[in-house]
Amino acid sequence: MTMNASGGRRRPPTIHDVAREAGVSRGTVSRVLNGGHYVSPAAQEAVNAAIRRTGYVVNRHARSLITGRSDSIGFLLTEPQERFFEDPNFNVLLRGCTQALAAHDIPLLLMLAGTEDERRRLTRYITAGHVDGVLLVSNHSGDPVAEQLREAGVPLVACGKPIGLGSKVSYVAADDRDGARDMVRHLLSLGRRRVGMVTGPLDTPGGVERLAGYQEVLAEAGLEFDERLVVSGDYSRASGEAGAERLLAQASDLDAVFVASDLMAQGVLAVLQRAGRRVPQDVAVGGFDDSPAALASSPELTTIRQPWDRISAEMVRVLLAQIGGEDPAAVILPTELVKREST
Amino acid sequence: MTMNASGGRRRPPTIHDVAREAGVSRGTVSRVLNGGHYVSPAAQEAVNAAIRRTGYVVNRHARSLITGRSDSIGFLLTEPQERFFEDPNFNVLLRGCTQALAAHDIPLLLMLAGTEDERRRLTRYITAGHVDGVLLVSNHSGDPVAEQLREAGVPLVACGKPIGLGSKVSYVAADDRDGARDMVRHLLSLGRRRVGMVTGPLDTPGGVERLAGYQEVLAEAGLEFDERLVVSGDYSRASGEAGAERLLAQASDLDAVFVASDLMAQGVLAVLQRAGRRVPQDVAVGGFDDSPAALASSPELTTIRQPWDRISAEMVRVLLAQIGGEDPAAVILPTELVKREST
DNA sequence: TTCTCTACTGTGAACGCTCACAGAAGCATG
DNA sequence: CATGCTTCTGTGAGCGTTCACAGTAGAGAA
Repeated sequence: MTMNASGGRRRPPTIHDVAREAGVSRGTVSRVLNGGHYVSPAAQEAVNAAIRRTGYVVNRHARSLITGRSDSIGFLLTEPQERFFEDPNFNVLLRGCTQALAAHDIPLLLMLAGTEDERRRLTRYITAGHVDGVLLVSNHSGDPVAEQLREAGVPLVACGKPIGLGSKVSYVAADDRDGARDMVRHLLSLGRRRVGMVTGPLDTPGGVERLAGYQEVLAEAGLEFDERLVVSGDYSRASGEAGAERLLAQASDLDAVFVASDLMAQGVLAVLQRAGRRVPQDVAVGGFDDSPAALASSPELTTIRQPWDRISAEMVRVLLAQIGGEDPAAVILPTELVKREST
Repeated sequence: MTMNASGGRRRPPTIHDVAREAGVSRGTVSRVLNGGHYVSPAAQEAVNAAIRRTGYVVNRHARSLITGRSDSIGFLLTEPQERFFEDPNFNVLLRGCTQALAAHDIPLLLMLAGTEDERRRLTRYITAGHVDGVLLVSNHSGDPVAEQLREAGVPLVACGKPIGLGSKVSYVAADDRDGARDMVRHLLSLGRRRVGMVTGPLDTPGGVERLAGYQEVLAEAGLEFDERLVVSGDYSRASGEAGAERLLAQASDLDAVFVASDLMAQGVLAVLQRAGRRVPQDVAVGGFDDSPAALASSPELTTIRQPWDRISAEMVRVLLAQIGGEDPAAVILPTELVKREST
């Protein structure tokens, strides 16, 4: 039983204590702390030793007060939270961002803006300068929070291309169009010629891009665009089922379907099998996301994997660069075709 | 195009600006900000109006510098992260804590201590006083981080009963023992008399408590404890399969199994079905956790639901109370039996 | 010698807030 | 009329840093 085990928190050592211990001035200690320029090797060493001996840790509040930086970053989710927290990709993203920031000794503040109240509160918090920048997860077209932050000049990096925010906002996204191209090329390479598509919502960039990739490859291959082969969904399983039913009605001769999400693809599989079509023999099915749904389906889904681990790392890199004064940037990362049983 | 859309962040108004605007002194503004005691209604109103007009938001760094509080809380995960981020219960917990803290205007810092380096870094960060308290997710017996934090007198609330940390650490946990009792009573109420169990790891409180509940109910019912009916696992699906095989070999006459996790229960179901036992007709199976695995199994698992939403709320409540000077507390919350197809 | 330049070090001020204290005003009590 | 009490208000100090500036010491050039 030591004395301080009884709950009392001792006042931690300050830069003053370190200076005294090392026999130098506050200024010198501060310089060592901030990169060690214009400090003699001897002083450098003395200060480092004193820091080790005293267990000194910089008081970030005092530092922030004068620098105006907070040395912390907000991770802001403005979408309904349930959907995202259940999404394993979101979890990879959150974890990746936290770790990438940790490497720079920057804490991540988790900000959930579900209700209007919380949105207001967090907007004020952020624009008051309590974080240096924001990692934004939002698919709202014209998200008011994002818009306000942009206006206030808060460094911002979105996950996925934001709609209607002009070019002032950085973003990191997977190459939806190229992923779609890969998948459709794959389906064509299997000899399929009547390739249908269930798109995502066409007011999201992902939805638009995936459709564009599909159309491009068909055009490349000299196949005429048949609008009966294309129906739209909203990424949900139910909309996949509805889409598949419409496709079967409009174009019953189809021999492949590219579905813009794995969840919808599950619905498509169910409808096709109910209709007596064998997958992949009669109809090949390709999904998008490489979500757990892809592995849980039977047959297991061929799908497009988005590089979520790299996305988080890039988001952090771009945000820190922007805080450092660089211009907003857009980063598009390549996707990967994962072949499984459904094609 | 407004001027400040071009990226320049204006210096935010300070307490000084508010005081001037309201025609009072800094002290009065500060008093209004901190509860409004000893402030005349007139001054109160003038200050609030000035705050609204100027868009003032308190500078937390300046406040923290003098109060010694940081008004922020760390959410610390010292376990391997993959396992937890994939666990939907963990997500509910993280979300719940964030929201409960948001209601008090307290930001949550996400801290992932996967490697030894990160553990050291975060320990220093926390003990330096950069957070007022820590919400801890850790099942390590004798977690060194938790031990150090406790020694340093950092307010700490663990999720689940921590092992080997003495009574100085608060915790919030589901009533594992009572949950187990409910499940075993339920199995007995179905007329089953040869009830087996696959336990969790017996170096965790959860593992021990669930086994204890099982034994208690059997004793109550006047059934003799048969050690051949009990095997241990580690919560993984694979260990559930292994456990079921051992059970079938040791006690092939069993007519029910209580499995200490849903994931293990999935393994048990698979083995039972492979061995030609019908569930629930021949053998009833009960799980624990109410994870998605419970719904994904066929038949769907009867299981014990832990109140994760309440756990997060209680963790925050207890932590804030402790920061406010109250003694460490242990909170045990009731579980719920969810009946499905497997019993 | 004197001046300039570079490498380094110490010092006071300031960041924006809270806290302790002093004091004023109003009212009741001796 | 003094005294005490309560309610309210303003002021100065200080929290632990960084930053700008002034200053020192030594080397090299004029």
